[in-house]
Amino acid sequence: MEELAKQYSPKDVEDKWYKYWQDQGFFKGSPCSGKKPYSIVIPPPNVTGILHMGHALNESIQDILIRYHHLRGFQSLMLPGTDHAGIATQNVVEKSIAKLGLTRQKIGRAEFIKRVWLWKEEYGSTIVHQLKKLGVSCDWSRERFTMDDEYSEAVKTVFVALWEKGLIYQGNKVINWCPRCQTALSDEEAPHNELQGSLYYIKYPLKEPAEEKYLVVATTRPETMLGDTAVAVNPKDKRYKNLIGKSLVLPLCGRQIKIIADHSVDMQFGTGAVKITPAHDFNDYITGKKHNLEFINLMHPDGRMNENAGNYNNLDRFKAREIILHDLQEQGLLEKIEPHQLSAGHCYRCHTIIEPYLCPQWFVKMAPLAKPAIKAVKQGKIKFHPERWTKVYLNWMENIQDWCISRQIWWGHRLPVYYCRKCHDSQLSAVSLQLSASARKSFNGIIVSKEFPKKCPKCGSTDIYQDEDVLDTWFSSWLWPFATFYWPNFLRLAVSGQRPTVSDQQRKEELSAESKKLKADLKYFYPTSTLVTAPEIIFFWVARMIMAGLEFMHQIPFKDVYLHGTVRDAEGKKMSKSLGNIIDPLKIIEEYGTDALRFSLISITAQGQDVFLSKERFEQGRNFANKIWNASRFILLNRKRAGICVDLVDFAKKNKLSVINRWMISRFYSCLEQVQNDLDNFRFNEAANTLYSFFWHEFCDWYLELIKPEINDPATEAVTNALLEQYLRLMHPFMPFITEEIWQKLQVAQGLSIMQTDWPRMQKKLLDIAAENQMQLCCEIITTLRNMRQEIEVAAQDLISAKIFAPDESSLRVLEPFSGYIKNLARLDNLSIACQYQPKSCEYVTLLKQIHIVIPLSGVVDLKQQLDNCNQKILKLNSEIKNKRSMLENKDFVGRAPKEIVNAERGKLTQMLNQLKKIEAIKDALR
RNA sequence: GGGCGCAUAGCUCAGUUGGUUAGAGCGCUACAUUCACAUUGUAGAAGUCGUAGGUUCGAGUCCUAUUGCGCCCACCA
Repeated sequence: MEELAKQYSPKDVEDKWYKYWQDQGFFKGSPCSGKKPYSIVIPPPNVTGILHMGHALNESIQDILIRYHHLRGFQSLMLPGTDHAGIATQNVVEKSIAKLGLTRQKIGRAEFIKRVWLWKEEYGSTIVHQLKKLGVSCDWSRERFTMDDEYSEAVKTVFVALWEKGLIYQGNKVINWCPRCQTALSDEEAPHNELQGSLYYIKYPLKEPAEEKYLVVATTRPETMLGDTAVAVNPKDKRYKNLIGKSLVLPLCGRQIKIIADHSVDMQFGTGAVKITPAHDFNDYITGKKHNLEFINLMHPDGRMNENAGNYNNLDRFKAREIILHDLQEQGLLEKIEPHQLSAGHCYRCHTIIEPYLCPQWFVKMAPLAKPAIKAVKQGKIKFHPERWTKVYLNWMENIQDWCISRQIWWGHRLPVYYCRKCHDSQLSAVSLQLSASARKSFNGIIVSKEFPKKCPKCGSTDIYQDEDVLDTWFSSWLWPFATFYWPNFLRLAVSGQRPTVSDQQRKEELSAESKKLKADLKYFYPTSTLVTAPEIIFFWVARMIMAGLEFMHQIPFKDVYLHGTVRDAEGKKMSKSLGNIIDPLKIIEEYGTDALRFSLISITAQGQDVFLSKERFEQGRNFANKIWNASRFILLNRKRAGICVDLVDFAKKNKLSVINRWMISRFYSCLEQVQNDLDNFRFNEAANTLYSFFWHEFCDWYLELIKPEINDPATEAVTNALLEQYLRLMHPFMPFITEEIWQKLQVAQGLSIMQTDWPRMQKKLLDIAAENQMQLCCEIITTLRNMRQEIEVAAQDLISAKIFAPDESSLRVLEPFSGYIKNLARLDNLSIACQYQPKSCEYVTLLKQIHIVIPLSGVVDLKQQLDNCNQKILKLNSEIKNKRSMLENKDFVGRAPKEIVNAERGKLTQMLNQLKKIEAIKDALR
């Protein structure tokens, strides 16, 4: 028999098994007609990503689901891949070429993209390798990247389809602009954060001063005043009623602007007069449209003021603010400054304060897409877990805004938008870019097409160029659940492109066969089963996938969405590089092992609650792995032969099993039922904790200790081995490596892997409540005796005598078979079990339920302790009896509570009274 | 301004549909090392379940209000 080391060493087994599983193709998910599919597409991590605890938690949960369903007989598929992460990746590569003294502008678009691909080839697989360390059962042969050629086809197809449906339009609107990344962002990419700022009160002189010389406006961004084209007041505001329609002279630039009336102005805020800067504020844009105001763009794309800012040209927007304030002060036009809390959008990639910026961008009209997506969730076709996220989803969807999808960066899917220089550019002007639906009906030189158009459909010109912008990364991610299956063309371009040796005909046939296969693949695995992700990306990703799925596949993309919490540090802060509070999963794996990492993470993740993590947490997982290891070691060391993992159902039928074996088998199945139930309801931590306490506290602490003397009994040996083997299968989704390692050592079936077994089937017939109750009593007697030994200070190694008195003959018969177990675990050299206790002095007695447990004492003994115990118990019992009595005397309780409950309570009272009598008898004997 | 989450043992948290005496891990106290495991075992101490009302025969659990902490959404300049 192979020796097991005294301690479990994850390093020796993890890589070995992962390679084996992969080599054997166990992770491969191919359609299988006899099996139900269970599929998960993993949230593709950014190619620039490095593994953090969030990934570790996310992947662990998914892998548990996959391995669990795999064992339960589903054809499972965990599809991996990475996201090209437009802005993030571009930033990383820009930084790397900056070290060579280069900028992307210097090297040009083509060269830059080439470098990004090179970077991707070199570093893009880092995250993939790291994911493998987590033991995830991804089908790596299906790994996808959102910039794969085939994937790009899907993106283009979707763009064109939405365009043709009139759901994509180009518009000149105020959008979120990041002056550092120099691109537009969607609303979701510009989260608002609180800032401590100031509210500046600025005097705007009236053109024709009367009683009033000035109108004072309050603003948080004084630099934008140079772009003001009106000041608005509320028409109901008595203070300003007579000023409406009058003109003001804009300080510092002398331009004249009108005072207008608008109901949206809050009279309570500031002075009740609002400067209107339509090109640099979302509200003002709307007001500007409404009142037909002029739009003045004040800034260069990098956040410096432009020529429209006059003297402040070329100054950074914040520097300009300082100087403008200084100049206003000098001219006596700055009335006052108040501290003011405000919130401003920040770039989610570089955290720069975004600038509301007027420029032409491309948008998706979302409301029509949202409608069916709302319905699907309301009808329960897609369920969120925990359920509360449903509301968050619906609230966002019901107030959905159009999605700005164009980005002024280079890395990403280029818009499939082309312009005829002749037809388009001639009518180009900044303002006329606002294209209404009706305007688009007549051709304006814009060609939206998957392919580069050969000529302009109107004028036939070949002078055509492509739009410079690329699409928002999420415009590709939202197709992930089906684009990863080679939708819509079902062709693998990389494969079809080569193979010069085969004939055209042959290749055609091959391609059509492959395409058929890919189509079947999608049909089999889509809709996917469960999406596991973090709540932060409900809007970015989850909601949009639902919309895309319904729009393009006419089916939901997944049935269940499980949202897990955010991993935080012990203080509750988000883990981040800049805070330096990161716990690196790879270091944890190195130190404690992957199984420990997975188990610890799962066991502390209550349904969607955030996880507060400290390194010590992982000790629990490591210790548990070691416990499993050592219990197995014990079983393996003691067994006479390999391969004795019997079928429990069959074995129980053919053999009359002892109560202890029936008990443990019963406990196992009750554990199984619980775990299954928990997993089916996304209660991963409950499942983990059930498995933990069953194994450690029931199987090891009690069962193995109890059976030690009879370890070589053939029936016990068979049951023990079978239970361990089946337990390993339950444990496998949580701790894949150690369970495989031990399972192999058990030599259950030569040449097979634990991954090729089945999840044990529930056996209701093997649940044995009687055996459970009896064994529980046995254990309680042992615990009571151990406790009594400590109270009378018997040394741990000493053997003593004890007596047990049952209340009646039938309980006596139940207790008698336990004599050996009790003697052994309570360290007794002599135990008598009899009926009907008679109080005596000189003995230490404890009452357990109706059973007297007695340790005879010899010599001079201090009985004060025992007397104290008795008194304490009597006191407690009396108060409990009083409560129970008043409860049962309450007519409402007796009348309204269910009969079972009332009867149970009556029974309890009887027992308590009985108990009280007996304790008083013991006390009397002490005197 | 709207919405959500959390408050339970010294610490970190479980507690599914209201029904025995509210649980775990860590920590703490005492004891134990020729025993599968000291990454261990045995026993123990420790909680008026944030506060105030309400519903109910019965509330940690349901309702209302309130306090504190955290998060999300929203155009208050």
